[in-house]
Amino acid sequence: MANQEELFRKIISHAKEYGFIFQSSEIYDGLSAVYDYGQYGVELKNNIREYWWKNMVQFNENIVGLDAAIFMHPTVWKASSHVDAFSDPMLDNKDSRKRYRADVLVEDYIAKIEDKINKEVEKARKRFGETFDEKMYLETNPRVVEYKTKITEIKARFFPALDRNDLAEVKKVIEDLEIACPVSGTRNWTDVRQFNLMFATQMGSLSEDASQIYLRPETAQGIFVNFLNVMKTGRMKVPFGIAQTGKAFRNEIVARQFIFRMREFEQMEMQFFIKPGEEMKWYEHWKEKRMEWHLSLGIPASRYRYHDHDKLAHYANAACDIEFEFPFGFKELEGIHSRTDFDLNAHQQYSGKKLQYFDPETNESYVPYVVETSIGLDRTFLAILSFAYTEEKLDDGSERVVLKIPPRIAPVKVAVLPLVKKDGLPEKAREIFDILKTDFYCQYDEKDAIGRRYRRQDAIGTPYCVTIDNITLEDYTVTIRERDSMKQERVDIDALHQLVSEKVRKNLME
RNA sequence: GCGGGAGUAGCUCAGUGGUAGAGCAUCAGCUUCCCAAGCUGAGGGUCGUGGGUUCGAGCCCCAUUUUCCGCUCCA
Repeated sequence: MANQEELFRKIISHAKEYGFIFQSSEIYDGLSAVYDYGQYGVELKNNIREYWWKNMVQFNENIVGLDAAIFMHPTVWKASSHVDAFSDPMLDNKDSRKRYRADVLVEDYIAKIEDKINKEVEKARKRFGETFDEKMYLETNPRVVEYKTKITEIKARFFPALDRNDLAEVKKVIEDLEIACPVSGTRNWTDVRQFNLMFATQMGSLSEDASQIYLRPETAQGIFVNFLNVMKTGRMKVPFGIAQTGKAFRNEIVARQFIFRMREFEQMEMQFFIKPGEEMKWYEHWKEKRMEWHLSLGIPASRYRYHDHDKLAHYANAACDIEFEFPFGFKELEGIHSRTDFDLNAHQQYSGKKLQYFDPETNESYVPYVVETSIGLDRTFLAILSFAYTEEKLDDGSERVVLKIPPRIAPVKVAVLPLVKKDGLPEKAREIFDILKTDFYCQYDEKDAIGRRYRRQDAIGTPYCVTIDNITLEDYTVTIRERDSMKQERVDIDALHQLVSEKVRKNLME
């Protein structure tokens, strides 16, 4: 385990040192759990996204793409139940580590005062016997009046504060009332926080008439709200899918493990709309298909596993994860969920629009069921990076660090290297570079010894190095070096483009 | 969120109160016809940030921030 932690640290260092991932706003001390992709990171990320997209959209006639906006009507999140699920103001007692809802604490406190009033009434009833006038007593007894006034004051102060989301005032009320934790008995409270994972912002530039909207916490809802549009304009017939990639935002309470859990992250999702009753068939289908996609990247199957959910979310009737063995253990990479008709039904209710499919065979309309595949792009990036990072001891005793990224998704495809920086080799190399660069992301490098340049390319995972030497000038051939084996072969320059194309464009699913 | 550790060059780190360093990396040359650590030279740091103690702080104290580990939470 210590070795694995060590390895993970090395991967993080490597990712920074070679321009894959930087911490956000680093020169300002960074921003917690937010990361930027550097010059090679963005290439790898784009390539993974494109590889997913082609396999989902281009290779499946009944799946189409979508790019819904991050901003959506606030009611979308009411319908999806994201707003209400977890949005109470909460605070923790630092000593007992118990978490309470602020309104519950205050209401309990008010209940205690009411209790005291009742006790006074009971005492008085015993004392005055038959002649006791409860109504009169409640209005005139100084102690009772004091209690009642206090309750009124608390209510007048606390509930408006709750309504206008003034969390500082909410906390101040609790402090002023000297409310203690029932468990620890102390008044050592954290600040009151709104425990909602959604990032809120406002639309409209003047704050007075701006309305609160959210940055989407998942991309799926953008698909559901466009279900009707896509189905009608695309003449889609069930079963069909809508795929989308894009950013999503969650206020994670604990965000850790590098880019594994970030506050801003990217999802690649596909919602597959099906006839009710067929959900298990399609659930199994996508469960299998998605695993095939992962394995096509060439990472050993032993590093993946399914994890079936026992406890299901409110919207699902079957769910599993595809987990990957990261250096910090098996963790979720992708989720496959049978979401029933929960989302479309909810949107149908809230919007008042009929979100149904007319089946011409049965002459009936129904709300389709949905099977979702939802994969984290950043997590896939991390999975590939942690698989690819390799430290090797070579036969001559030296060491090298190489990223064994599948050529199809490697950031730089080809490095073009003149063996030495003279004798016309740089000029020749430039010619070859120009031939390749229109179709492949290439690098030209003439600095330092050839071996050092190979190692530099190994470190960023470039699968092929083309080297120009004296023989090139004579017979128009170059050597091409393969990253993992370090083997070289001599090929005609004329054949180079075709050769590279075969190697880096190969569809891995075949 | 709680507790503990850490933050010095792009990376890994040394520096126990008295003039900020090393290796690797980077850049400019030289050398080199195939796998880094040959040669010469150069650039790069308000020591995470802000306060304090002191004649003097990278070092001591406080706060803050980032990060790591453990616990907790995760609709």
